[in-house]
This record gives sequence, structure tokens and C-alpha cells, in this order.
Amino acid sequence: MARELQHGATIWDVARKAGVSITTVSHSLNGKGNISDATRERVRSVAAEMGYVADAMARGLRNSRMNAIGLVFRSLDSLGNYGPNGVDVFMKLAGAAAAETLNRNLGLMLVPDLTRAPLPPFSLSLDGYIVFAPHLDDPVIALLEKRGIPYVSWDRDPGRPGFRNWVAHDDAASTLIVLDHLAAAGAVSIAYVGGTDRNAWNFDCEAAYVAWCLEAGAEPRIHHVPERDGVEGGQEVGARILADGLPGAVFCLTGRHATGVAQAMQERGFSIPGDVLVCTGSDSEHSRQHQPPISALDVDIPAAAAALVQQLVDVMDGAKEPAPVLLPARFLERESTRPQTTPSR
Amino acid sequence: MARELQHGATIWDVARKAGVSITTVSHSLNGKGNISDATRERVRSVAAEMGYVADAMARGLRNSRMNAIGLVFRSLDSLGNYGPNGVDVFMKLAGAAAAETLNRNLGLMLVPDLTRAPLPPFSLSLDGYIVFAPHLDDPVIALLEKRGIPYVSWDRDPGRPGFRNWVAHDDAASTLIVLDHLAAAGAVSIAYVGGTDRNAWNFDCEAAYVAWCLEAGAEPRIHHVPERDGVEGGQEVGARILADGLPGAVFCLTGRHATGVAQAMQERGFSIPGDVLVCTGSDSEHSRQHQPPISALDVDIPAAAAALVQQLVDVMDGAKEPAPVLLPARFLERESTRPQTTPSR
DNA sequence: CAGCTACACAAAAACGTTTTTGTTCCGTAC
DNA sequence: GTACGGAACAAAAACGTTTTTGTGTAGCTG
Repeated sequence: MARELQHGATIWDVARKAGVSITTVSHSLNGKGNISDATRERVRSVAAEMGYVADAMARGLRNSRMNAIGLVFRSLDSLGNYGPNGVDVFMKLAGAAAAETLNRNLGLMLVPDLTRAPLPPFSLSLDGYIVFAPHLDDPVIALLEKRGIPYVSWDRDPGRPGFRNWVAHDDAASTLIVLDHLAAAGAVSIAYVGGTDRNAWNFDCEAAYVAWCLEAGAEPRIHHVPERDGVEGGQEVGARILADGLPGAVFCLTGRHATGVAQAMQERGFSIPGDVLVCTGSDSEHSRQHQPPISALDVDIPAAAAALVQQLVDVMDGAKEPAPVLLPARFLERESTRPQTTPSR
Repeated sequence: MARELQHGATIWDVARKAGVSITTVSHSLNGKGNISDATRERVRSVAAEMGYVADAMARGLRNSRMNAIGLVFRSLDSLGNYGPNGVDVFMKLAGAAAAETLNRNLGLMLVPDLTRAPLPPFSLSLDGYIVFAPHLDDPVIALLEKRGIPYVSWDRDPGRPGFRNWVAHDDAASTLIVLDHLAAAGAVSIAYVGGTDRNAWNFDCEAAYVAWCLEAGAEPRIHHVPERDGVEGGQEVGARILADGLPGAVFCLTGRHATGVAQAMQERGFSIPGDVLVCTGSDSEHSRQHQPPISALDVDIPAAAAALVQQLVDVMDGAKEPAPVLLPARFLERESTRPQTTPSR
């Protein structure tokens, strides 16, 4: 049952039917060259009637532009898991970016990992890349640099201070918002749980936490768990935190760690938010579904996607001098950090 | 500041450096032709050393295979919203499909809408398509058929009974699971709320509901709300349902409708699950975040993605005779349908 | 009326592959 | 000693565009 791949009409078919050369067809459709209005219109109607669409690969081959960009998720790569429960930020971003690229008549390609061989077929032919959460000295970025492929990143690569084509949340400001909120809710001692990926998010939030503690005269209580350890890792660190004494609040960067910490606390008989507050810097399915639901920093995904695509297009056009874009974050207060109104016992 | 787009090495560069013709390079790398082992190995090492990767567009132009497939979300198109809150199923599927295609060395392209002009550039050059939730007589499918582009769909197109390249949940069985569960939890009269999109999901679930009512000797109570009306639409239909008398349970196909229905009930002083049970056939952020959390049918996204990609590859290769794949669904019991254990007042 | 310009279009080159068809060399059989 | 065949490679065509260069005609100038 060999499938008959019937290719669409080519530029030759259109030329023949319109009684002109292929040059004229190309020029007519692309608004170039010197064609009389009558001819141009006739060619256009013939093309439309035949449903002619220029072959993307031939066009791309000719002018080395394929009108598509790539989206690569670095932190997901390190998580080794693309069927994500709890990392839905990434997938929402993909959807928002797809909508944004459509408006600019660009395709969006999901590229899982650029460093793993064999390379996804035409990952290197794409016009540009959005790199989500690059690591320190990220090899994917090194590859893109070497190939001269334009890119922007969500969060900066901490190892490339001179690079300015990135969009990110203002992690320092966000961290302060969270810590101030926890303090206002009555927490005196606030523990911090970060990941081990060496990315700007981990670095900046921790730095902001340390600065805040210094300011507040509090002793920093910093813990690290590998991102991939997920909820279980959170449970372990929860135990470690308790070993040092019950804090007033725990701020975990990832939603899965926060969920694990909350579980550890609750298993040991502490109530949330009665005895200890818990919140996360990154919302996830886990944090939403937990009982009580866990407060989180919220991300305006469509705005982030729009900023990233806009910046990438700017870079590809070489139009503007690049400048980082900082987006504000919003704190989503849920029950886990809400001052108690109804008596729990 | 014109960016210097430095193209990678071409097959000519490799040929020159290895002292052979481009034919020999191509054959060496692709394991074709009649090349001595010594030459083949030498060419390969030269190519590797230069970091040569065959240009995807030239290769695609030559053998009309671009090694990438498209993913198009029909129901999202009708929802007109790609920054989805409450439709995260789609984005998870995209991630899972991306992982699945990588394993097969295929690229995955997100294509928002194939019928809107201007067409995304090389949407028609892709090797195949996964169509998510096609409508009745879906124009996207018609376009793919006309162009001879292979495709598989998630859910069948109800207007194409002969087409067999689809993967879906067993909607009839799932509906019965839900209804039986509601009945077991004590609901006597069960209202049904479906969408207005003319897709198989709506059709099959409603048919199963009607059959179940017939069997149980109950009067069907069917309501419809446009998918795009979301939570507000659910609130309205909730009011309509109450106008006919409080049912024992309401089964809403979409999570956003279910949320709206639950809100309407609660605003009027009815407790969930105390006075009325509510559940949904499609989990969403809304249904999870609602208080109480709303029970839902759960979808094994990675399994669905794997099945879809596998089937599409089969179709593209023309290998196997196509056959529909039916996946089982799982019922996620949450508080909204759980028999009460703690007294609520 | 020669020469120039502008116009409207056509021919051909180029993009980087893969594949089909040639070519050369060498060993072997008749 | 000529014919044959296979091994190892090279040349060239083809994929469908875009863009550069070319060509012929008409209108205008001096």
C-alpha cells in the first residue's frame, strides 16, 4: 500500500497556466520586480485558484531562511522528563509561544535537546532559538554561538555576563515580595530551599534571600535539593529543616519541593499554615493540588512568550541593540500562607 | 550591525578536505553506494572533525521528506486561546509528543491553525500531522486529505466513519464509569452538560449517557454550553439545571463548565458534595483548584502521545493497515463526589 | 533616425543535497 | 590479446525556489 505522495502545484505549473515565466510568477506573488498590474493580478488569481503555496524547503534552501524558530527547554532536559506533572510552566510557554509566532508567520519547533546525538534533523537550520533556563556555561548556547544561530534565552546564562538577549522575571524583587509576605504573616525564621541546577534563577533567588536575611538580621537557613528529586527530595529536605528546629516559614523555589516539604511537615503533625507557612517560587500542579493549596509566585506566561519572541525577531533582524527584559511577578496567595480565619481545631 | 550568518560546512567542503567527490561523501555518510571501507571511514572522520551536518532543507528538497511532523489543536483553535488556563491537556500532549518524536529523530512543529490565511510557512511541507480533536467534517482534515499529507487524529472525525487512523479514549466506557460512580455515591437524578463543538467526544459521551439513562430507567437531563463560554457558561447552565429541580449529580464534560456549575450551585446555598455531586470528563486547572476539588476523568498523556506518534509513523511508512487505538481512562475521585465522612456543619 | 531609457518579461544561476548514470582501472577468462 | 565484469569513484541531473542578468520593444530626446 505505497502511499501516493501527491505534491502540490509547483511554480512551473502556475507559470504554464498563466502563460508567463516562473520569474514573473515569483515576482508577482512576492511583490518584487517590475510587473504590470494586469499581469500581477492575473498570476495571483491563477495561483490562488490552483492552491499554489511555495515549497518551504526550496524557498528556505534558496534564501537560507526557513521561517521557523526552535524552542528548547534546558531545565526539562536535565529533568529527563517530558511528560511533565508539575512542570506545566514549560508547556504553557510552548503554547503561548506558538500563538505568538503564528502572528508573525513563523513556525515553532519543539527541540528537546540540542547536545544529544544524533541531532534532531534540522535543528541547525532553524532561524533562531528560544532557550528556556540555560545552565551555567550551557553547552546548547555554546553550540548556537558556534553555529552563529541567533538566540534569546529565558533567564540569563550566568556564565555569560556580556550577553544581553534575555527575558526573565525579576527574581530578586520576587524573592523580596515573598519574604516580606511571609514576614508579614508572622514568620520569624524563614528557611530557604533551592535547586542544584546552576542557573540564574537559583543564583539570584538565593542571593536575594541572603541579602534579605542580612537586612532583617536573621540567620540564613539555606538548603539545596536536586530538581530531579522532586517531591521525595522535598520530603527529605523537610526532615532536615525540622532537625534544625521548626521555622516560621519555608520558601521553596520549585513547586514539587514545596509539596514534599509540606508533606514532611504535616506527617510530623505540624499544621499548615497553623504551625508553619510554606510557599513556592514556581507554581505547579503539585502545589495547586496539595491540601492546603500552596501559595506561589505566578508567571504571566503569554507576556513572557511575547517578550521572548519579540526579542528573538529583533535579534534575527539585527534591528535593535539587545537589552534584557525584566518582567514583574505576582504572588498568588493560597491557604498555605494565609493568616488563619477559621479555627482549625 | 548586520549579523554575519556563518553557514556550516557544506558537502563540498568535506569533499575537498577528504580529497573525494561529493558523491562519495554523501554515500559514505549515508551508508549507501559502493565505497571502500578505508575511504568511507576517512570521509566520516573528516566530516565529524568539521562538524558537518547535512542541510535539512537541501536534503528535504531533494527527497521531499523534512523529518518533521506537525501538531495541530483543533479545539484550541475554536477556543481562540493559546495561553490556556484550564486546557493544559493540550500543552502536556505537546511536550509528550515532542519527547516521543525526538526518540525517532523527528522534529515536532506546533501549528496553530491550518485553515487561516496566510498559512504558516511550511505547514504543507511537513511529513505528517497529528490532529487533536477534529470537528465534524473538519476543514483541516479536508485540507490534509486534499494535499495528500498523512495524518492521524486524536478522537475521530465524526464525519469520516471510514477513516481509521485515530487514537482516543474509550468515551463510552469512561462515561459509564463516571455515571456508575455517581449512582453508587447515591445520586438518583444525574444531569449531563456537554459542549457544542461537533466532535466525537461530545457525541459519544452524550450517546453513552442516554443509553445509561435508558438502562437505569432515568429521564435524561441534557444541557449544552459552547466550549468557549467557559466558567461563565457553566454558571448559566447551572442555573438552568436548578430551574428543573436539584439533581443528585451533574456530569460536565469540560472542567471549566463543571467549575461554573459548581459555583452556581454553591452560590445558591447548595453544598458539594453534601447536596449535589459534580464531576467532569476533562480535568483542568479550574476543576483542581475549585473548593472542593472536582472529580475528573484522567488522561494518560504520555501514553496517548506515544500511541499517536507511533500510528502516524506507521501511516507515513505505509507499513501497517491502520486500526484505531482505544485507551482506557481513569477516574480521579476528589472531594466533589466523595461520600461525606467529616460532618460539614 | 540613431541612441538612450524605461518597461515587462524571460533565461539562467545558485542554494546543498541525493541519486542516477558514467568513467576509469584492473583482474580474469576465453 | 581481446572481451568482460566488477570495484571505486566522479559527473551530472534533479528537487523548487529566488535573484541576477539578459533581451526585446516602445517611447522619447537631440
